[in-house]
Amino acid sequence: MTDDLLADRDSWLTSTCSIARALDVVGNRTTLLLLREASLGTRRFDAFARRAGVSEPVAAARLRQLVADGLLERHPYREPGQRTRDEYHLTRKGAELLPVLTALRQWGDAWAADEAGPAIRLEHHDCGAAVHARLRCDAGHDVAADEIAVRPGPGLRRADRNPPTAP
Amino acid sequence: MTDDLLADRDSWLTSTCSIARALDVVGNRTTLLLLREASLGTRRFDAFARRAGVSEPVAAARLRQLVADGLLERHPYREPGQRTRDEYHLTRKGAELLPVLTALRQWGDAWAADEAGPAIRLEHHDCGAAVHARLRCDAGHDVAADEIAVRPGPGLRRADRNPPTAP
DNA sequence: CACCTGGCTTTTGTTTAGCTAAGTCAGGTG
DNA sequence: CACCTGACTTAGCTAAACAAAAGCCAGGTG
Repeated sequence: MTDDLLADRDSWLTSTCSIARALDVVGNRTTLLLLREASLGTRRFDAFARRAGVSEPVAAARLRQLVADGLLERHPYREPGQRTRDEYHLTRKGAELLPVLTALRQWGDAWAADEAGPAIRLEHHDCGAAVHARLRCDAGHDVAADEIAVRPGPGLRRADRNPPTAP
Repeated sequence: MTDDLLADRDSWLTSTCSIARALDVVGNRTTLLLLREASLGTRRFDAFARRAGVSEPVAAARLRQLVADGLLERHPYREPGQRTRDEYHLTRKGAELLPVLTALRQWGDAWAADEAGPAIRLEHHDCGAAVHARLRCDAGHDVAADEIAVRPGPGLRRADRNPPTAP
């Protein structure tokens, strides 16, 4: 019947997809590289540009956009004998992209690594064990790719592509 | 001392970063949207293009690249009374991007959602509980963003930017 | 008060990503 | 055998994403 939204994937609105909306914010390479730097503790403009390997104009534009989008905050600080500067640091909204960055790095380590192995290793501050991005269900089980079922959520709406009367 | 790689982030080679290498493969919007479709079960060319909301030329180019990169495989199939076609399906390499897609969707649900809530919900096939991307250490602890320490890995090499003698 | 440094902005140009519209081609159907 | 359909390709274009090089400005130092 027509309410079978899952079987009728064509009727889904692309605009409803959270992945697409996330990509509107972090959907380009340099943004993710700058967020990587922020997550590793980089704070200052020139360090962002140099470490992420992007040109200064691009770094300036992306950082401005990241602040506008609320992923980074600027706030002034002062080193002794230096003038006041602004540093950029992650907001909660930005920090919550860490699973995305970690999952990307993990995949890169597994499938696009150089011979020498991973360049950096994240470890749990408390116990020293390596940190990974994992899929897990709220009941606490580890979930493999083929153990996942897709269900419609409350935000799912159908595209209204067909007029009420037949042509 | 000069061996303090972690304190001297500038000396890290950007090219060594697995995130950057992962982004070389999946660093654009349409690629991720097509992989989203593949993970939701889309198999055929026109469905990929329509559901991901990308034009046919772009869909063709990206799908070809994804096959070349080993994230998708084409293989022929035949519906009764139809001619033989190729369908695209995820390889292991492609399927292991699921944590990336899930983390992106999760972030979008949390920070860029529309009012109605998430459009789709992943649940664990066995128990019906919602599936999320989580950071966890190998000792089994859930790890928050501020509980992570960064350590150099075996693949970390320094950029040789300074000549052996001072200027 | 001349100079330096960090943090940008401006300019110019190239590359990549994307679209629309139209065309091609193989194979199955009437 | 003419026609249709699915799966693309080709052609032509716009817009966004980058880079390199140079300039600008505020404030602190000598």
